[in-house]
Amino acid sequence: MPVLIAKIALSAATFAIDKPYDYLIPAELAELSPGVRVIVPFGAGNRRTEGIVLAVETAENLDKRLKSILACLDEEPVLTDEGIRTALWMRERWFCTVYDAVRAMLPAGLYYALQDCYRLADGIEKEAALEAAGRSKYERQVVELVSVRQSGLEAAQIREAFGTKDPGPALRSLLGKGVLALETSAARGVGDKTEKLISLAIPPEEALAQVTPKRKTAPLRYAVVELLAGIGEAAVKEVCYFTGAANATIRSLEKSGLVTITEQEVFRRAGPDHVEPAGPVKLNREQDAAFQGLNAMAEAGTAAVALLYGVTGSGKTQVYLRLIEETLKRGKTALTLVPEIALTPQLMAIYTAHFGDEVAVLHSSLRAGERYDEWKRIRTGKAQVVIGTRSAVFAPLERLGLVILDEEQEGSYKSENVPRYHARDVAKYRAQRNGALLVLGSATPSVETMYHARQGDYRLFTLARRYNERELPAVFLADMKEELQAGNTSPLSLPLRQALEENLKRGEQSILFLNRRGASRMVTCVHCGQVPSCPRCSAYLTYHSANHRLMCHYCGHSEPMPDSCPDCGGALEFVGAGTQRVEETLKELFPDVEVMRMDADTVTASQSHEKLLARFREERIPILVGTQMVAKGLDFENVTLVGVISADQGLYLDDYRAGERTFSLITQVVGRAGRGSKAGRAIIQTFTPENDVITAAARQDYDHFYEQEIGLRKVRNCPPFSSFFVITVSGAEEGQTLRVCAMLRDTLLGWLGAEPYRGFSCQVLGPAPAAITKVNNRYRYRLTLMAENIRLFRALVAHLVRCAQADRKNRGVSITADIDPMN
DNA sequence: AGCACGCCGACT
DNA sequence: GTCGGCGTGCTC
Repeated sequence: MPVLIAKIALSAATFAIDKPYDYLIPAELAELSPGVRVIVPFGAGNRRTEGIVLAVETAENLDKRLKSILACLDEEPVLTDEGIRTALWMRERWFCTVYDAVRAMLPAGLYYALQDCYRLADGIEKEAALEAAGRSKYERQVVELVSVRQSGLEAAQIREAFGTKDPGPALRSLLGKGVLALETSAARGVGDKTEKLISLAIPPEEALAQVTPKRKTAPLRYAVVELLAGIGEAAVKEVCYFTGAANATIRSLEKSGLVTITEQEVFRRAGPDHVEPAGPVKLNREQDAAFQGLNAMAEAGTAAVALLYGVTGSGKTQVYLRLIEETLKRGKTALTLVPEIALTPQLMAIYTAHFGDEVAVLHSSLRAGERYDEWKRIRTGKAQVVIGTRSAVFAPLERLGLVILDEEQEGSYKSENVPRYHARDVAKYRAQRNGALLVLGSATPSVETMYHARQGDYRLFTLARRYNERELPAVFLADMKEELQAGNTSPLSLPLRQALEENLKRGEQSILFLNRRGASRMVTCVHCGQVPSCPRCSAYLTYHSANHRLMCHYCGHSEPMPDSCPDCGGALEFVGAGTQRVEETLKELFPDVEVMRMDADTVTASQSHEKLLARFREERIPILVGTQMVAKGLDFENVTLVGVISADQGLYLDDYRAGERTFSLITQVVGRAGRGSKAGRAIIQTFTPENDVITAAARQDYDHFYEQEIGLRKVRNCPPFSSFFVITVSGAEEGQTLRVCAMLRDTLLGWLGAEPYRGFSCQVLGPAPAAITKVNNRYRYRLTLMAENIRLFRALVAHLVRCAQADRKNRGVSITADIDPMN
C-alpha cells in the first residue's frame, strides 16, 4: 500500500547533521504541500521541532521506522518552489542549514513560538500518577506541579519551579509511563518589537530606604532605584545604559518587589509621508541611451547582469523608474534593493509617488505586523514593485523581471549573521532562475563588479554627466602632518577652521563628516599610557558622554568613567577624533554657534535622523557634525562647505577593501557637496595627502582608482581573483581553540594533497587570532583560505566544518565558515 | 546540539 | 533503589 512521505528541513538540525529528513504524512494531512511548515518529533527524545516541507513523495513499501508529522502550521505554503530551491542553494553556498535560510526568507510576523504544555494523561488521577512516579522525588514534584490545573502546565513554568535542576528526565520518564500527556501549541505573532519598561513598584522613599543600607555592597541596586525615583518610568535598556546594571540586577529588584516591569510595543515607524503622484519620467540623452540598452536586455527574457555606472548626481533613479515601468507593462514584477532605508528615504518617496499602491516596502524598522502585511501583499500579487533592504531580496515576487541593486558596493548587503549571505549573489541567483535582468547601480562600483563589467560578464552602461551639469566643489587637501608639526593637535586643521569661519560670516551652513571607524573615542592615561579595556573582550573601552561611562562595543560591558587612571592615578585624556570630540572642539572655537551632532548616540527613536536633518535645514543650524548619515544633508541648498575630518581613518587597515571603502566615501561626499547655486568647497583632512586613493577620490577619478586597485588585487590574489573562505573557531579556552584551529588546517592541507583536490590552488593562512581575539570571554581564531569559489571547494570546506563539529574532541568550541566576510 | 543509554560510585 | 557524572552514538 503506497504511503505519502514528506522531505522536511528541520529547525533543530545543526549544520553538521542538516539534510532533508523523511516523515510519514498522516491521513488527515494528505493535502500537505511543499512550502508549508510543520511540527515533527525529532531525536531520541522526540522533542517537538519546527520544519518546512521541501517535497512530497509517494513510496510503495512503508518503512516502519519513519515517524509521523504531528501538525501543520500553515494553510498556504509560505515558500514558493523558487523559495525552496533558493533555501537549498543557500545551504550549499553559505554554509548554513536549510532552515537558517528559510528563517531569513520569512517575515518576523510569520514566526511561531512552539510551546510545550504538560498535563495529566486522560483518565489518570493524581494518586495514580504519584504511584507511577514511585520513589523518584523529581517525578513526584512534576506530578504535584502539573495536577494543580486541569489544563496542565507550560514547560517553561515547570523548568522555573525546578530551578537549576533539569526536569527533562523526569518529564520523559512520566511521559513514557503514560501518566503525562504533552501538547505542543504554536503561538503566532510573537515577532513584534517590544520594549521592557521599568518603574518603582512602591513609593520612591520606601524603595530608597530599602536599598540605602546596602548602598556599599549593592551599588547597582541603589543606582537603579535612585534613577527611577528621579525619573519615574523608563526603558530597562536605558536604565542599564545609564547605571551599568546588568539584567540580573533588574530581575532581582523585580523579585524583591521593588520594581515592576511591563512590556510595550515599540512604535518606530514614521508615518508614511503623503506623496503626490509624480509626472512621467523624463530622461536626458545619456540616461535614455542607458535605459534603451538595459530595457532591451530585460525584454529579451534571458538572465543577464548589467552595471549602471553613473557618477553622483547623474540620475540613476530615473533610469530605474523607466525600467520598472516597462517591466510592469510586460506583466512582470520588479525588485529594488537599497543599502540602508534610513539613508534612502527619498528613493522610497519617489517610488511611492510613481507606483502608488503597487509598491511594497520592506525594511528593518517596520513593525512585525507591518512587515507581515507587506509580505502578504507581495505574496498575493497585490504589490508588483518591491523596495527594501538586504532581506527584501527574498521578497516572494512571482514572474520576477527586474532586480535593481542600488549602491551595489555597499557592505550592508552582506549579512553578518547566519545565514551570512550576500544580497548581490542571491539577487543574481534569482535573476538567473527567473530569466530576469539584474542591474547593479553605483557611482563607485566595487572593484569586483567593475572587473566583471570590463571582462564582459556584465554589460556596462555609463552615466558620466552630472544631472543639470552642476559643478563639482573645489577640493582642498589639508595635510594633517603639517598641522601636527605646527603644533595643532586639535581635530580641525587651520584651513578647515578658516573655511568654517568664512561660512559662519556668510550665513552659510557647513557639514563635518567623520568616518564611522573614527567615531569612537578612547581614554588614555597621560602618565602611564594605560588604555582601559574590557574585562571580557580584548578591546578598548569607549567613552560615552551621554552617561559618562566607558563602554565595550563588542559585549556591552560598561563601567563608570574613573576620575583618574586606576593603575597609577595619573590624569586621563581622550584620544581619537570622535564626533563628540569634534563637537567639543567646535564649541570651544565658536562658543556662540549652534552645533548639531548626528551619530548613533544622538539618533534615537524619537530623534530620527530625518527629523534631525529637517531641523538642520529649516533652522539653518550653522554646523553639523556626524558619521555617514550626514551625507544626505549635503544636498541642501545652503550647505557650501563639507569637511572630511579624518580621510585616512580605515584606509591603512589590514583589509583589502579599505581602499575601496575610503574612495567610495570621499567620492560621494565630495560629489554630493555644493548642489545648490552657490559654489561649494570640500576640505579633506589627511595625514597622507599624497596617497593615491585620496587624490583620486578628490579628483573624482574612478578609472584611475580602479586601475591601481585591480593591479593590487591581482598581485595579492584578492577578490575578484579569488575568494576568502574564513573558518572561525571560538571557545572559552584559548589553548583548545587554537589547537582545534591548527587541527583544521592540518586536515585541510592533507585533503588538498589528495584527489580530487590535488593541484587546486588554495592558499591557507593561519591559525591567526581574530582582530578582536576575545569577545565575551570567548577566544576566536581563524583560518583564511584564498581559493576560487567553486562548488567543489565549497563542498570541501563544508565537509571540513561538519567533520570538526561532529568530533567529540571539539566539544565546547564552535566552528563556523564564511565567504568574503566584511571584516 | 540534544538526548538516551550504559556504566560506575555514592548515598541511604 | 535512586541520583549524579561521564563517555558514546544517533538524529527520518
